[in-house]
Amino acid sequence: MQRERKPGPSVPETGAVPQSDAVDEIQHAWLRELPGVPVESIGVITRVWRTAKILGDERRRTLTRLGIDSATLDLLSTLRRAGPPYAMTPARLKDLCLVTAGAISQRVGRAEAAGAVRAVRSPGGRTLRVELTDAGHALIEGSVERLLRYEDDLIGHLSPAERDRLTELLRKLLDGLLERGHGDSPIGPPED
Amino acid sequence: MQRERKPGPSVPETGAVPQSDAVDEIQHAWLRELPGVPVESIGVITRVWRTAKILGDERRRTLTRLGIDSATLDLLSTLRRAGPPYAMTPARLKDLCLVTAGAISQRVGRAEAAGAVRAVRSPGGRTLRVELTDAGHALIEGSVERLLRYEDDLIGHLSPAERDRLTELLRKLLDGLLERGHGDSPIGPPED
DNA sequence: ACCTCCTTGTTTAGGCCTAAACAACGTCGG
DNA sequence: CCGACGTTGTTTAGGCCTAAACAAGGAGGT
Repeated sequence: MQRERKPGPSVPETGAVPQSDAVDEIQHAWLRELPGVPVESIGVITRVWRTAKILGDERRRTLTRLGIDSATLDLLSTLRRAGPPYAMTPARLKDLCLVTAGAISQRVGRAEAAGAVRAVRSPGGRTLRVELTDAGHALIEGSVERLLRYEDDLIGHLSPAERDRLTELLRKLLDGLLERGHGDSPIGPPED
Repeated sequence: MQRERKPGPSVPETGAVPQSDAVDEIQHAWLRELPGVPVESIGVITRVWRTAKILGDERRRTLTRLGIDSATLDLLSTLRRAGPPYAMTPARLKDLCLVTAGAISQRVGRAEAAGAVRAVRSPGGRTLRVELTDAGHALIEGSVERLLRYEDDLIGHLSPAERDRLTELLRKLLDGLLERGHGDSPIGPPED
């Protein structure tokens, strides 16, 4: 019983051996070319990667239409969802955004030039404080809402149960990677 | 030895319980700040992203030690696992590597300068043919083997059953994204 | 106070990528 | 035979990022 890729949802049973996709081919190719090396991780890692790439490309195009870029969205989102007073230091932003301090400096510089944030010296002139401006508020709220609705639709082909299961597995994978990799900065220090 | 945590405020009980992680917090934050917008996708998409980022950072550092970069690894891997004669056109490489034609031109240029590949004109001077050199062979084989062993270890905290389940869910997610997004180039043209 | 060490932020150099403009070559239909 | 087209590759401009060198400002021990 062979089937083609047809428009209608074919019968969803029979362990419908998911005909090998591009990633399976990569895995089989290495198994054939380099016998002996463990290729199992490819099934997970390469798929995570490609999925992230596609979602990223998709997001980039969507954001371009909305007049904002991925990096700025990340910065403004972090400030916005923190709730009032919608401000924090570059150091904290670095921990939450998962990028280097240099990247934060650049992001803030661009966002400031765009009028979305304002960088001010705290009393005494010590630590820096990056805060969302009214324009930044308007920009991020509209973008996030549209983006979330769009992305919710993007993964709409997964059933609620599948999404939950996937969420749990990814949570476990991520948690393990954080503990292992740099068991030093899992999230961030004080977390005040 | 280095400090584990700053002396003073005790750790905010990071139980081994799969309770709320950083991504859950982002999801809850948006739910609180922007009631009404669908936040479910965050559980999957943001986790895929962060997982990809960590795996990417990890891979980048590993490869730096091995003397090769991610982009070159991808290029040489694609040529190597294709099996003899370890050569193909830039157009085919573009489809398999999932990057733009411009990126392929640059990758080939760098790899050629490094002596890992050779770009030759097919008989008649028609299409271009990128082929792995002996040096390229040696480089990619050593790198792939070590990388795969390392990454297999990286996701070692997932049980075989969990990895399989995760693989299947990601396969489905990816498949749906490919059909939807650019229903144009799921894999590649002819596929001869 | 004084000196050392650490944390903050900025800056700079180098890398890789996408998008878009181009240059060349076949392919086809008239 | 010839012009419109689609492909193939390259080049260029612009963006964002990491790593690393720096510049300052505290926090503590002596």
